[in-house]
Amino acid sequence: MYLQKGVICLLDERKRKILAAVIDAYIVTGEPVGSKTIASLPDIRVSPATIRNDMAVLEQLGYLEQPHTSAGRIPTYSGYRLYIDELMNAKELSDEEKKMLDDCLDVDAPTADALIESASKALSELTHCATVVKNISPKFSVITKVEVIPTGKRMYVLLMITSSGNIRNKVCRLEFDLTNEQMEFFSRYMAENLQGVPVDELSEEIVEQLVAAMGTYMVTLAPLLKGVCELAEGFRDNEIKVSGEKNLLARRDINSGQIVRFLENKNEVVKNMLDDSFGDLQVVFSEDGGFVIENSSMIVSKIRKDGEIAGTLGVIGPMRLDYAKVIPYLEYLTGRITEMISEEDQDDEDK
Amino acid sequence: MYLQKGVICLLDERKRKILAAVIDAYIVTGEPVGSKTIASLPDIRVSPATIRNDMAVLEQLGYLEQPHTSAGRIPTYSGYRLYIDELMNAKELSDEEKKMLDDCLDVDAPTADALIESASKALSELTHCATVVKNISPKFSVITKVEVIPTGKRMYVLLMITSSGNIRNKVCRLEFDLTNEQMEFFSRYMAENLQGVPVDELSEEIVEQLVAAMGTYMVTLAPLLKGVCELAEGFRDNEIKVSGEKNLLARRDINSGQIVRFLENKNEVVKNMLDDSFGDLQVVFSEDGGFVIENSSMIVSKIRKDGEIAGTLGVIGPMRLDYAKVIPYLEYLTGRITEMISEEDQDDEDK
DNA sequence: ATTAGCACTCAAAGAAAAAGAGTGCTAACA
DNA sequence: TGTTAGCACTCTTTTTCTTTGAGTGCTAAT
Repeated sequence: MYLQKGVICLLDERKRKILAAVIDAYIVTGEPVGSKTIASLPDIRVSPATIRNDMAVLEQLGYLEQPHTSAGRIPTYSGYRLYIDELMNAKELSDEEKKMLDDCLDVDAPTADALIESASKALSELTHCATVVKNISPKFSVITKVEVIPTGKRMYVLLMITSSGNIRNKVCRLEFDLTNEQMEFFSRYMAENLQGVPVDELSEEIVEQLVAAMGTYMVTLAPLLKGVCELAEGFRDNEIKVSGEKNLLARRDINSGQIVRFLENKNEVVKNMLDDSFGDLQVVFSEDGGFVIENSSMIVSKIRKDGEIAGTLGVIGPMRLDYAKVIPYLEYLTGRITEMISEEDQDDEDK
Repeated sequence: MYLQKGVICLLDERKRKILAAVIDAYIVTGEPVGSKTIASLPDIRVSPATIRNDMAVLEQLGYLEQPHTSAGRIPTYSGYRLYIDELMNAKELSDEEKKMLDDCLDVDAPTADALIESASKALSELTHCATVVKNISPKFSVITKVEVIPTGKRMYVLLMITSSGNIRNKVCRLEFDLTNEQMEFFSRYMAENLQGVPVDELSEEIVEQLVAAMGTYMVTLAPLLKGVCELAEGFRDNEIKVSGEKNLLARRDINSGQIVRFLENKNEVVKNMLDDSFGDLQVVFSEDGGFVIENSSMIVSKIRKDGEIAGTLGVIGPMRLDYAKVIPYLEYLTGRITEMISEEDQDDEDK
């Protein structure tokens, strides 16, 4: 488009068409694509020789490459990039598809995180890829409740509930049984000091300060506070979840060792790669540094709540992924989720 | 041993030694073992020719086989069986090893299930295999507490605690907010009707009966009871856990597709295979029916509490597993756990 | 600007040959 | 009688060489 104006137009319409056709074919077959194959396509009306000339140009420009002299062409990373940005025709979703995707979403999910995860599961089945979810709700949610429930000799269950509806519990074994007074004090102390505290701000330091300020109760209750701290940590660690890894394992073009290594430190890897400053849709290739799995790409799309990023849903698949199908799916799902978690608020407000 | 008495002794000491040596070598290398290799072993003082003769006999007896005429021998299933039952010299654990294994156990684990799982994790790292845990605590544990905690508009957290110390929670979204009276009724009703009920007996039928008997509260509280039912289901579904699958994925002699298929219905598969009537240690080979992963074996050892089976810990690995190392590890760990969960009881009693 | 024609390249597939590991058998030996 | 050296034989694995075929780049004609 804009290329035709300012810059000398290196890519005329036909070359763009050919590049798109090559990538389309490569995505389907996984084999290098030759000039004959392209020439046989219905809407290409030039001879193989012409296509060869164009492909040579496309190679010089860095969009295609040859595995070896006598093979067809395969896309380079920049080829894919151009394809995704400008060339592919992302199919508009039909009404049936939209309905099908809607049905995948668990409308009864109690929390936004659970809703997103239902989308993740569905998406991994639909695309035969792995999917990744980044729940950044820890950044949003504050502690709404901390409860202690006695459950046996010197055993207590700690329960933490956050504003986003997430719940975690933990069993603490104490040295002594708590008196009613102690339990009441603890509940009150928690309500006064932790209610409203953002989950990811609950550091060990804060806990230590709280412990220090507890006076006579310090000794008995310190272990409980430690438990509270661990609970909060649990929320934070839970940020990134990958599902459908098995879909990747089944593929021959992806090294299973690398998948294992990726899963082992997915948190770090994914965290490094998800750049909040980017647009709402981001496509990362394995060359882009840090991404352990060779020959793969990751497409992520952001979910917003009140304008702020409330989560990320993504697909991890092979480089030769059916972008024209997956990207609309992903965008539709994140769009719907964004709508739904806003609706919810209205729902609550209009009451 | 006993073979030498009643039955004509088909396997003299030397043949047993040779069989053991072949299997030892095969476990290490994974390659067919030839007569030369065995002859070069320090405590074998006969020539390759003699060994060849013996190996031919061992093959006729079904303990060894040849992949093809000009290859060495590999063990058959019966070969492995004999090896495990009689031939291998299971190394006694040294004090350091015992200490190391002790350190792997999470002594602070709040529940027996958590303790067993800590062993499972450690074991999978030590053996570079997958491990499997069957928590049959659902059969043992009864419901000790069901709590409802309001946590926002029409949102309630259900909390279920069992006698074995396991806890699960679930968020329920109701159509209406509950009155204090309703909440109190529910708590009382739960305490009266569910306390002491074994987790795996809480069927939908029982819940329906309870709902029917609730009278005026029926409509409002039915969803909560449904939630309770799902919580109990959660305990049951949680029976079998596999960890360290990645260790198997890394192996070239095990088909990763089969691993995926196994993981998909591990519950069924493992349940079918663990035969409670067996002795405390059980070694299952992939030929033994039902076990989807070819060329693998599973060693399981039972954990007891007051004589009854309270859990199962097992290792899933390749056929050519270092049984002489893994079996003592497994037996020691399950032994220690059995001790520990009994100790705990004394601990509680002497109070 | 496009295309037919053709020589050229290079991976992949196939065929043939060589190497090597291990066996079974026979005959000699203690 | 049990053990062993020797040797021919088998069958996989590795290597080397050849063939095939897809696909290219270039040239000259349209």
